[in-house]
Parts: sequence; structure tokens; C-alpha cells
Amino acid sequence: MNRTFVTTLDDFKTWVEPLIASGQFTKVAFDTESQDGLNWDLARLVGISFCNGVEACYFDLSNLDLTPDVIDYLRYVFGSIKKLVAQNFPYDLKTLICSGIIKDVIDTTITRSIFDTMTALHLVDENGSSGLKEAALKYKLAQPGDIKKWSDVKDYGHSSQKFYDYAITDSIWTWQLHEILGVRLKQLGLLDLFFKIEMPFQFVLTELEMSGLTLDLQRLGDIHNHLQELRLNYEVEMLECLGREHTIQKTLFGDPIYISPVNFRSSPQLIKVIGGLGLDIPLNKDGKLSVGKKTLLKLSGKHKFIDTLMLYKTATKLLNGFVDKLPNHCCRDLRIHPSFNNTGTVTGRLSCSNPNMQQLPKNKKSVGANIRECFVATPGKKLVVADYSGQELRGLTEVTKDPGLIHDFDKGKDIHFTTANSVMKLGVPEEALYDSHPDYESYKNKFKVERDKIKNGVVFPIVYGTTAMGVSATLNISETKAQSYIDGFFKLYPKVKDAIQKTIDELKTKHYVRNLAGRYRRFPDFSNRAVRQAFNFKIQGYSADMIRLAAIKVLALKSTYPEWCLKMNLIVHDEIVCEVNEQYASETAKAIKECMETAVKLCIPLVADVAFAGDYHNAKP
DNA sequence: GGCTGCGAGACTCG
DNA sequence: TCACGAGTCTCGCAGCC
Repeated sequence: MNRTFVTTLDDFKTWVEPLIASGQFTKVAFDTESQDGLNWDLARLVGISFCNGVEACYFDLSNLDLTPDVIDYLRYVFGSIKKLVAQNFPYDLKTLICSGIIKDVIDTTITRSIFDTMTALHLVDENGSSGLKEAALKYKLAQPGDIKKWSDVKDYGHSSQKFYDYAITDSIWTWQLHEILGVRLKQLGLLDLFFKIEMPFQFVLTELEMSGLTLDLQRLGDIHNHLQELRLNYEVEMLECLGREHTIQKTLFGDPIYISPVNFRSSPQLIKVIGGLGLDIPLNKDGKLSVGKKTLLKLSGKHKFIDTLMLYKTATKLLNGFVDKLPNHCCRDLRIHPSFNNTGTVTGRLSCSNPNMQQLPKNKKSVGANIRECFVATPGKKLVVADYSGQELRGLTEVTKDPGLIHDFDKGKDIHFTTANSVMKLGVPEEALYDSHPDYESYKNKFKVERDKIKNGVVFPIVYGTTAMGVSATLNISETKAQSYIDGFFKLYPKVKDAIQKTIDELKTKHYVRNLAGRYRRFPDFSNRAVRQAFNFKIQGYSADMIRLAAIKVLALKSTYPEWCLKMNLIVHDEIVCEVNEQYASETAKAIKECMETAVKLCIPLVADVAFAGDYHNAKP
């Protein structure tokens, strides 16, 4: 491989022009180098490396003003490339957009024909690393001694030969990996999943990270004050229960600081304190004393201390985990830009971090705090939230093709209610189990408790491959009774049991299973746990690919309706959050619903619920 | 004595 | 309650200077 290093636009032109002219620059691996700022959009582009399999070049931009001339030329270069190869393409795309070389995620001067090696690595081995350096070793592109870490070269600066070598190597490895992985994907029958779902979805990932979501610091501040006062009150109450009190210190400015003699965040200390109240702490499944939610629920009502502790824990979690942490993630545009990781889970779901917007607390009525209300649309805009109705149950139906499930979804029969009615012998007339029947709502209200128990305690856990033991623990009933509930479900929907058995057979003979999108999950060893994971993967993993297809369609709305000024903010497993000009909110909601419901064709209807409002909580359907 | 890294436990979500 | 899939926080211990 010929390696060239250039520091001026003219030298870069000298290198790249003949390649473009001769057609040898149509398929190119590239990698951008940027210097991270505190804020996501302050990252400065310091260089780009290119590799077409024969030639490699690193263009050092760290000492160059990114004048319109330079930007325009680089835009022309990227516009000339017919196939872009990259390791973690969404990140490079973001860098190019932030530096002005590419306009936005729907910029049509840039090819949509891309190959992301990180995603390819994950598809061919979801249990292994999808990192470039690990892959270079695994596929024997490099020896352990060849691997340089960023920390090895950063002291030499962006214009050192050591840094050049480091940077150019990344694009060379990326090129070599894409050649190897292209063959592997074909051998494994993964080309459709890769090119029809994963690659178009790369643009969605960039859109998500660039859009972010506005955080209302004022509202969050109010919640902070409220929860802090509440937490102090709870602490005082708990200490009263124990016959103890705070020591009070004063700050330089005379404000009191309350110091508790007990750290209520410490499990060992709580075990001592609760034991001292004469309450028996049950052992957990590992045979250890535990003061988690399960224990506290069992002890609740037996002592005022326990009830206050539960509220204290909720308030503390919200304060320490969210209210006081979220502002640290706020960028100068007052928005939070989380990272979405396409290769972060073994099932194909997305993971999210810094912060994890997928674990944002729902409305906590017990302590009167609603953090989701702090995520707001900017003035003149609305948040549109759409989520799949019963996505996993519909996935279960598609996977099992159970005639009962198909019939019930087709005819609008309530599956949870049907199951509850059957196993608990509620005596609801058969026709009233259909949502179109005039008596449906009144029966549903009458047996709300029973229906919820079966929904959360039996039907849902079956998707996780639960056992009678699990159901009995959840619903606090005997194992015999629990088994009868499970049997009752299988009697109504017998193909579900067949599908689980089929999964067991697949696992034993092939050591892997695939979902309906072709995605693999491999299991080196057979176990009951592996059976649960494999069966759940078929449903959860398919849901993940379904939301990908839906999001690709939603992204296309950006170019179809530019006047909407649509931004896609979040994907939370079965939910898509967008921000849009107020006057188009209703129209957008309809369009997004349509995108989601037509993302895949199932044997039953696919339904999405949608709503819009000024904040995330109130826009929940 | 104080700092850092790490695992365990707890809690958040779908 | 916690079976399936995640990320983050705090505590408390071990190891180091």
C-alpha cells in the first residue's frame, strides 16, 4: 500500500485528482480525525485519511484554515466517491457535517452507498468486539505490537509522523476489513439485513445524535428544589423513627448543613438499622441479606421507617441519577445530545449513553416529580411521540404464527383479557372480549386488576421464557397455580409452545438462532438460560429491526417535507420521538404513524399510537 | 492518610 | 418481582503511593 502524507490543499489535489480522473477513487475507505471539545459540536476536524485499496493518503488539516476553498474542494471529493467505507460511519458523517463539508444527513450530493465495518463486525459476531483495533488483530491485519493507542501518540501532536501513521493505518485497516467482511456477510446470508436495513439506518444514527433534545433547566431546577426539601424531610423522619438526629454544621455563609449519623444510601448500614428495628430481612436468591425494592415491599406497612425509606430512595435516585446529572450533559445549544450505539447489544437493540435517554424516569407520583416534562420542544415546535402498540406480542404472533393470536389480533380480541378470563375463570361472555363489543370497556374496568396481573405476570413474562417459579414469585401464588396459568395460556395459543420447542431444537443442532430479519444470535453452549435468551431474541431482535425500518422511513420525511423542519430526537426501543414545526404537528403525527405501521408486513396489522405536545411527558400517547 | 480502580448492589427504562 | 435486553450511580474494599 502506497502511503502519502499531505499538509496543503495543492498537495492533496496532486494526489487525489489523477485517482478521481482515472476512476480509481470511486470506492474509498476514509476516517476523520477530530479534536473533541466539551460540547459535541465543537469537535474540530484535524485530518482525514483515505484508502482505495492501493493508495492511502492522510491529509493533515490541523494547521490549515478550513476556508470555503478547502471545504468546497473536500465536498467535491466526497461527492466524487460512489461508495464510502468507514468504521463507525455515523461518527464520521457527524464530523463532516459539523465541519461544513457535508450539508446534513439528507445531503444528496453524498452517496447513500456506504459500508460501515463496525456494524458488519457486529453482524458477523455479535458476542465479540466491534472495535477496529480488536478486529485488525482478529483478522490478522496486524500483530499485537502494531497496535497504537490514541494515548501512545497524542503527546506527539497532530502534525507528527507518529500521528500520521496512526491516522492512516485506521483507513487502511478499515478498507481491508470491508473486503473480508463483505465476503463473510454474503456467506452468512446477511447482505439484505446489512444493505437494506443497517446501512440506511446509519444516517438515522447521525440524525439522532445531532438533533438531541432541549432540556428546560428552569423546570429541572424547580424539581431539584422540591426533591431536595423532600429528601431532607424523609431523612428527619427516618432518624426520628430511630430516635436519632442530624448534626448541624454551618457553612462560611451561615447556611446549615445537615449531617446524618446514618448513610441511608449504604446497603450494609441499612441492613443493620432495619435489623435493629426488629424486622426480619428475607434472604435473596443468592442467600444474602438484601435491602432492595423486593425486601422493602415485603416489609412495607410494618414500620413507618420502611415506608419513608422507600420514598427516600426514590427521591435520592431521581436527584443523584437524573436531576443533578442531566445539566452536565447540556450543550451550548441547551440541548442534550446522547450517544446511540448500534453495536451495543447482543440482540440488535440500540443502546444509549451520556446520558442514557432510554432510562429516563416516568412520572413519579409518589414524590411528585416528572422529569420527562423537562424535555421540551423549542418555541414554535412540538414533540411528536409515536410508539408501537403491543409490539412484542405482535412479534410473538409473527414468529409463532399461532392461529389463536392471529385471529385475536385480526378481530380486535383482547389477548390479555382472553387469557385472564380463561385461566382465572372470570365468566366474561366470549363476545365481550372483543374491543368492538359495547360491553367490552365495562368488563375491562370491572376486571382491571385481574387483567393487569395476567398481562404483567403471565403473558409478558412468557416472551422472556419464564417458568412457573417466576410466575408464582411475581403474582405471589403457589407454583401449582402459576403452572396452571402458563398451561392455560399455552392451551389458548398452542403454537407458542411449539415455537419454543423449535428454538430448543435449533439451538441444539446449530448453536445459533436467527430472527426474521436474518440477524444471528450465537450460543456456544446449550443451557436453559440460552433457550430463554434465544427465544426472546427472536422477538426482541425482530422488534429492533422493525423500528430501524420505521426510522429509515421517518428520516425520508425530512426531504419530502422540508417545510416541516423535522428532527428525529430519540428512539426508545418501540418508540420514535420527533420535533417539528407546530403548524405541521398533526400532519407529521399521521405520517409517522403511517411509517411505523408500514415498516414491515406482518400476518396481522401493525399498530402505532401517536400524540404531540410541548414536552416529552405530555406527548406520550 | 489519601487517591484510584473495580465489583457488587441497587435503580432506571422498554 | 425482575425472567429478556441495556446504563449509571454509590458504596466499600483492595492496592498503591
